[in-house]
Parts: sequence; C-alpha cells; structure tokens
Amino acid sequence: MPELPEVETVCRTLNELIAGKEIDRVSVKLPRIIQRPADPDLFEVQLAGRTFRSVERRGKFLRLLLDGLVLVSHLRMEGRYGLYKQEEPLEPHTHVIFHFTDGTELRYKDVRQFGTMHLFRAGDELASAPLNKLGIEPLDEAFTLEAFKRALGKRSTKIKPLLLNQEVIVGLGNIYVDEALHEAGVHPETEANLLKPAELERLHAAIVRTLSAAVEAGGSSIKSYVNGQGEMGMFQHRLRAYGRTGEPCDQCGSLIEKSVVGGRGTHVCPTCQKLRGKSSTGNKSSDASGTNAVKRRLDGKTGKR
DNA sequence: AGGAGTTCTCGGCCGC
DNA sequence: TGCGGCCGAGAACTCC
Repeated sequence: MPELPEVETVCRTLNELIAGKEIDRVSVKLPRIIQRPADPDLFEVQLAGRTFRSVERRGKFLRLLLDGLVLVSHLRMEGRYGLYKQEEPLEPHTHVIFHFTDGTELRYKDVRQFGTMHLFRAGDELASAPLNKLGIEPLDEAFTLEAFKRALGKRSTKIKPLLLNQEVIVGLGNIYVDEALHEAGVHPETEANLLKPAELERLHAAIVRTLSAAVEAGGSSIKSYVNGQGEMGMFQHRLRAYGRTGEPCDQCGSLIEKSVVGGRGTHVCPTCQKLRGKSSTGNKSSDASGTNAVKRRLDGKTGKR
C-alpha cells in the first residue's frame, strides 16, 4: 500500500483523526518497530502526556508532530494506522498503541513487521536518518524538468531502479514507477544516461501526472483489505501496466508482459516501451568508432520471464 | 512454493 | 594497492 499517494492519503486521514488528541500512554508490543530511541520503554515514556498537533509527509515517511517531539513513521509494505475505541478488541498484528485521554486509541498494525518508528526532538529529524538523505519531492514546485535531470545525474543504472532510489527522488514505488514508465513510453531497463531529451521530458511529466492523479483518487488498494476509517483509494482501477500481465495495452493493444528488473516484478508494453540498444540512439557508430569504454560487460540477458 | 506494495546492508567490481 | 562509489543480490517477516 505505501507509495507517495497512499502515504499522502494516510497523512490526510490521520490529520483529521488525531490532531488535538492527547496521549495518556503508549504500549509498544513489538519492540523491533521502534528504531529510536534504542530503548522502547523510553519511547513510551517520552510520548506520554503529549498531544498530536498535525501530520505531514516526506517521501513515503509520515511525520507526526507533537508538542516538542516528532514521530517519524514508515509503513514499509503493510503498515497501517487506525483509530479505535479502547473497548474494541485488539486485532492481530497490532504492534503499537497510542492510548488517548478521550478513550480512543491510535493503533499501528503491520503483518510483516517491516515498518519503523523514530522519535526525535522537534527539528532534529530532518538532519538525521532516515530522513536526511531523501531526494526531491516529485509533487513540489521545485521538481522541474531541470531538477529531475539533475537528480538523475549521469548514472548508467537502469532507469527503473534509479527511480525507485529514494535518495534520487522520493515517493515512487513499484506500482507508480511502472505506470510512469509506461505512460512515458520508456523501457524500465533503459540506462538512465542514454535517455533522450524527449524521453526525459515525457518521463518527468508522467511522474507528476501519475502521482497527482493517484493522490486525487486516494491512492491504490492493491491486495489490501480496506479498513474502516483509513479506507484506501480507487486508483487501482486506473492502472495501465502494473498488475495487468497478459491484458491488452490501452494505447496499442499489445499484451502487457511481466519480467524482473532490479529484482522487482515489472510490467511493460512491448510495443510502447521498446528497449533501445546502445547503438540505436540515432547516430551512426555501431562498431567502427567504439567511442565508449563506458559499457562494462553489461547486458547479460534481456530475456524476460 | 514463490512471491508480495520497501528499504537497508553487504560484497564485488570499477576507476582514480 | 587502497579507497570510494556504484550496483545488484539478499535479508528482514508473515500470509496466501
């Protein structure tokens, strides 16, 4: 569930649910979730008596602002928040509970236990891990085409893994990266430094369009159940590549193919997203002038499935 | 059984 | 040779 649009949706929901609520006490049932402070007991102690003021998002991280403290929370694969009344039975995989003075509780559930929480003194969080190395926000005004090119640099990595790298650009995960690449007509294994100006422009626009539309739709609910208050979005019905293996491409009718790129399941239209060879970049040279020692012995196989 | 929406760590390779 | 940077693989855990 958690890429930028989903985290943004959770962020907005939490703002409505918990702003102004005062914490009576906190129960940490799975210490592994608490990354900072090192002692989970201290986590409980420091949060007691504080009031949630607001919730913000940075990349795929939530920043829950309290008076004097900031709780940085990452949902990873399956983390979820929900507001309950204290008398409601605890659901399985509930790992952290914020008991409020009004008799309600904010509960954090996470089946795979991958999620993390870091507690900071307000103001310290942006300069420390895990927030300190994050890249540019794709929905900020600052995310211009030039900023996008600058972020990519001259790297020779395949474009998909590069876009998934949160130090480059934040918020894209496996779903929206496949969507953006499909919309831009760029093959996910294209080496980033070989992208043509027109492709970079299309990709930049596609990233902004895809994420904006998904935020508007409240995110995508892929294989998650919709839970009470935090109901997830409708964008899954508008996906054009992700999860559509064997279905016809909306653009050209070719069947969407699935492969693995950078270790991640990857969905591609073989017609709209052709993988250009290094030679076919529009210029002559194929072997005569081996301009580049750049290429190591890359491309072992382009084969799929 | 083999993944599944994420990220961190580590080992290997390349180049200076 | 040594070191830094980059890249890809594997691991973290549970459920289906």
